[in-house]
Amino acid sequence: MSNGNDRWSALKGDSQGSDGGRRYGGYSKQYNRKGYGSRQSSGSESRYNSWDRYQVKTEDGEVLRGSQGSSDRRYSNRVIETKPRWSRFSDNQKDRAARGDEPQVLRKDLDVGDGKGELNPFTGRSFSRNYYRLLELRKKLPIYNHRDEVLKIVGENKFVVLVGDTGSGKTTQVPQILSMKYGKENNKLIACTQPRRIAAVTVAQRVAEEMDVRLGDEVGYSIRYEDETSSRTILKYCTDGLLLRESVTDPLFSKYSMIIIDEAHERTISTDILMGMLKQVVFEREDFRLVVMSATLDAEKLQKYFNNAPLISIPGRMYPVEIKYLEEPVEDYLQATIEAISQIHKEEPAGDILVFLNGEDEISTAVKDLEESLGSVPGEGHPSGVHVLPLFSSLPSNAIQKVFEDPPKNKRKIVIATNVAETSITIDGIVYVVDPGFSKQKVYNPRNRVESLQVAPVSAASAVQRSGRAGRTRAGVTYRLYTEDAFEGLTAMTYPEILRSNLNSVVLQLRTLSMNPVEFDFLDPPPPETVMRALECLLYLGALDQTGQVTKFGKAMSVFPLDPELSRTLLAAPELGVAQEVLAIVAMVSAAPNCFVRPLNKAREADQAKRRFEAEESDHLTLLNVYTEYMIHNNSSQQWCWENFLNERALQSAAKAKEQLERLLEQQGYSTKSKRIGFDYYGQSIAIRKAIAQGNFMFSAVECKRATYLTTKDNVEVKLHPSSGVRTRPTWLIYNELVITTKAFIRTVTQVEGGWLLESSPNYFTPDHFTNDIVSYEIAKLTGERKKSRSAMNTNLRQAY
DNA sequence: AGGGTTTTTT
Repeated sequence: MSNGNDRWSALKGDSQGSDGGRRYGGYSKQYNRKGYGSRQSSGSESRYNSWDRYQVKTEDGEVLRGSQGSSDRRYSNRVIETKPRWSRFSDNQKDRAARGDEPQVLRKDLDVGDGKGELNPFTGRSFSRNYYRLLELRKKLPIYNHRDEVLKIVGENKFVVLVGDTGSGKTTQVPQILSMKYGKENNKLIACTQPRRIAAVTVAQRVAEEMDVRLGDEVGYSIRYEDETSSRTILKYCTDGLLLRESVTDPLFSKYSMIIIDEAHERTISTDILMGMLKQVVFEREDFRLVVMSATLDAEKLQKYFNNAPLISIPGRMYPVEIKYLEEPVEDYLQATIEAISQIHKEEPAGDILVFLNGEDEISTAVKDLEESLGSVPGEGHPSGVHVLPLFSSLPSNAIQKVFEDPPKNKRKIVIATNVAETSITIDGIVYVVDPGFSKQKVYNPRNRVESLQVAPVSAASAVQRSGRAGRTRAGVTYRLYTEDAFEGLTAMTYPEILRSNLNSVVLQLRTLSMNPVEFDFLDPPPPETVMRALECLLYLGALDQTGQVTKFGKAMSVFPLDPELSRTLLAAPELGVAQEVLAIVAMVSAAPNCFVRPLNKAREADQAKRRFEAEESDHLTLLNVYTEYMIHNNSSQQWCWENFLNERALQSAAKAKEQLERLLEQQGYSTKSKRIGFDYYGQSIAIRKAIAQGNFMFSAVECKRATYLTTKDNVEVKLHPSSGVRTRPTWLIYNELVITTKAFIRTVTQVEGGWLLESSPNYFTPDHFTNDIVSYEIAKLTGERKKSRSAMNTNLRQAY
């Protein structure tokens, strides 16, 4: 593809895919070097020696062998079988059959419908033409020839780890195969988790079609706000977060005979917690199995975690993707990106380009640059120039839609995207990927507990995922704008979310289930301070008592899909007579965090539009105003949102969240009606802000200098974020978020009275609790003032009598 | 007086 004269060095033997090239060279080396799940030759041998080995009979052995890297051989063409000591089975006929003690009856289950004229066992009708069409496609998936092995190994073990790369078919086929056999067992169903809502829905749709049943009957899905399942359902796709929530009411997951965790390598908090819980469930329930599916990377780590579970490895199937590295590193990746695109457009054959950049402004600049420089410059196979499109998640839906559409005739489509295009959004037809190797990542500083976003090199896993985007519909090329050495030096995996997040909500949930978060069996244990901080926070919120037991109030808090701070705010609202208002605010804060749109070229208009909603004493009230107005304009919402620079999708989800929260609040026996009688505007504003103070007193700040605040929790000197509409210059504030960009800013703030904070948590607000003199002084002033006023009252009383 | 938000999810 390249002429050899340019600065790309095609790496020999580094093409990938079904043609047998080594998959994304450098991986195994990376592992060993970093020691992440590394396999030291001495140690690993002895570990494997004690295991029985099981050779997979594969019809496509060529592909398997070809896809092996030198040190990866153990993984893909062999299944390691173990019989862990703890594995106990009810000795019924099915299990014996699965173990191979009895004649295999599995094939009959499996091949149901394979011959023409057979009836669909679920509907009793003959299979549709579409069924047979899809069946032909399914037969081409790498997983198809491994059906027996999947059934056999899963039949014999209660933990199984299954790894397979892109295109193996694992997400659609494995749950399907297993549900044919186990789907009706004891009237229980199978759940398969996905990290994203769209994935859960689209995969369920696809599998229902493949099984020739109606979506919501035998195959369904369940995500927040949407439940497409019924009593007939035997296979349910759902988000990992939703299944985790279910544990609150059903800690043993007794509805399910088997749970399949998919995309475990993404390591979302929910997946991590679920894996820990389900590991326990396997020990406690004889009739339960767990299958964990993942990309090949962390297989060994997962196996170890699940008591040396057997591993099934399925090769991926992709079109080959050639990887090109730079011979010399570049200084300016943005510049290099533009140059690379220009070169591809002019010299490489027809095909669309996907480019990964880091944020709205970088993307906008690049889009503009490219439109200007290449807009009508003819390139190979695209005589009319290029058609450049931005892609990031806060883009309005119609702009996102454009990315999937064909470009104008004879133009080359170039999509400039953030990491949405890495996993969430899949664009077919991409032939070239340009990857500068960076992304914006959330970084957590445990010292001052501040999160910030930083541009950092991606992990090798991300780089691989990005290149894979080029080989979906035909052979492609990835241009990595860094050297091969740099690739070798990348961290293998993205740091798991659970290690860089606050765990307040998780710890409350674990305590509600009487589990000890300190002893919880995490795949990667979070720093102990994180857990201690969570316990401490829950104590101050009144969710736990001094002994660490969940209080009645804490139990009520745990019911809401919210951070504990927000749950408490919500629970405080009915008594203050502002349930409706606080429901809306909490919904906005939790489900529509970025509802204000501010395009760079219309920043002024956007700010002006926002000003119309602003309340001078509280950004939270501003959010309430937005919500209220949105609901009034609900039937013309699209245009209204557009005119007011609001993100419609965000507001829609806030509206749904509010509905759900209202229902939950009602179920707890609270009145969700607001008391409007006796309130003037200020009375109402005060009541709402008091509710906010009750939950968020730990996110308080006090003025220490002119226009400068000090956070009470960690003594960080902060400024109000310029996007805040609060103009009253209050002494005390509640903030929703602390961000560090050019300075430390607090965002979404609300003026409160010190006294309200004191009332919210007298234990928290004692002068000696705080190390900073200014904070202590201000608090002493408050407690002093309170004493003074109390004694003043006494004097009044004395005088009265 | 003054400025940047990767991405998910209950």
